[in-house]
Amino acid sequence: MVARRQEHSREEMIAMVTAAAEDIGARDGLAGITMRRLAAAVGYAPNSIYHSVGDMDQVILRLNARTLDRLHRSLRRRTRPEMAPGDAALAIADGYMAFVRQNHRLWSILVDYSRRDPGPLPDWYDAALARPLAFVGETLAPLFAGVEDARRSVAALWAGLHGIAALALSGKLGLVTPDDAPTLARLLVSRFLAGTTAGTGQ
Amino acid sequence: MVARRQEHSREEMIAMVTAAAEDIGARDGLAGITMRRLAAAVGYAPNSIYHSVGDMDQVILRLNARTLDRLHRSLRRRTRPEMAPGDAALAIADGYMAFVRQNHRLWSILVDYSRRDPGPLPDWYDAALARPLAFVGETLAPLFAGVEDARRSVAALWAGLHGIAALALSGKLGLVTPDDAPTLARLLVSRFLAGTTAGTGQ
DNA sequence: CTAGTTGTTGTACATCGTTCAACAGAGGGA
DNA sequence: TCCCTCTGTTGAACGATGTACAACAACTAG
Repeated sequence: MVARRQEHSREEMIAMVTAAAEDIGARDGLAGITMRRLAAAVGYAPNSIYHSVGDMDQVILRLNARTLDRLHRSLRRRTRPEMAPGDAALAIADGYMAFVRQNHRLWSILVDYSRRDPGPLPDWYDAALARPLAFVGETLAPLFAGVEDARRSVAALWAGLHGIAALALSGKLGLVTPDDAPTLARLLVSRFLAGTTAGTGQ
Repeated sequence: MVARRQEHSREEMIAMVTAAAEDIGARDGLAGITMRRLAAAVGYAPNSIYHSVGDMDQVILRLNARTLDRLHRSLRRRTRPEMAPGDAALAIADGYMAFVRQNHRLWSILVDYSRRDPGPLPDWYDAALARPLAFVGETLAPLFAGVEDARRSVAALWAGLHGIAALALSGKLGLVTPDDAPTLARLLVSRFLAGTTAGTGQ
């Protein structure tokens, strides 16, 4: 039983492999995602994945783009257009931490995986990464004076949330404080924004 | 030529293997550190590393403890006892970013490596991790009202710096802002501390 | 009906962390 | 002195990984 030519299109193959990677990754983490296991999950030989999706870099990038989309939708669901920007910022912090807690294995894969090929990222991945960042930037923009300050501040806060989530997941936060990640995230955001409106911004 | 009994003591072997891991890791990153390469570097067979140091988890933990010690010394060198706590905080932020830039491969190993054995960390590793954290905590303590607030704030800032460094190293920061990591680190720390003294901290 | 293209596969290669069984040599008891 | 045990050391092997190669099956073009 060989060469079931075009039984699934290339797009179907990509979707199947990505879904299988999400299943396996959510259960067993990055180490559980292997070419042979993916191939068995979709009912093909490992080489067929190379033909339709590409190498391991491509598979994980597909999975990570999907995770970024889910994070984006999760953050949007937490905010309302009528919210004050400060409340929206706290809602985003809460949403980020909730997403990381509920999807900690997939989020770890998103953060931990380092590609073998150091070349530039595919366009569709750049787009998937820029989407949640743009959303946060637009939501928090009214809180800052100029465009430059907004960009800088959003980047600092985004990275800060990232760091809190990363240290919390690896358990390294418990050595500094007994507080949990959501508490620290709210503290970081609220203090930072208080420092902004206080006018000592230098 | 076999069984050069006790040519090097166990402590010497650990030091040699850790030094070799540091050399290789600083040049080729985590993927470059393999048991066979370490063994070749110290002039022994791979199995001897298992007997003296332990498995790969132990080797990387030794290396990471060493990196944490170097980070600790680097941060101490940047601060003076007569510094105002706010200036010391900025000096720590600068020192952290400088250390990450100068030792980016070793810092990536410290952050990225996930042990195969999910058991508790060795005591000597916990100690090496607690040392720089305690130093930062003691230095910044005067900036905050109570002990709890200090602990929370130090944890949030430490995690924030971690996040900025992590995103900067993986190149994911350039998609949000053209500013570099040290600028964002100073911004995060100064705004956070401004939010503290402004008294709007709730 | 034939030739070429393409999807699919089994097999193989290099490499990894780790384990096993055997060997070399030092130290202790008779 | 002899022997025995223990320990450091080793080559070889095991299972698993990502990936490449070459061959086979089936569809399409002429």
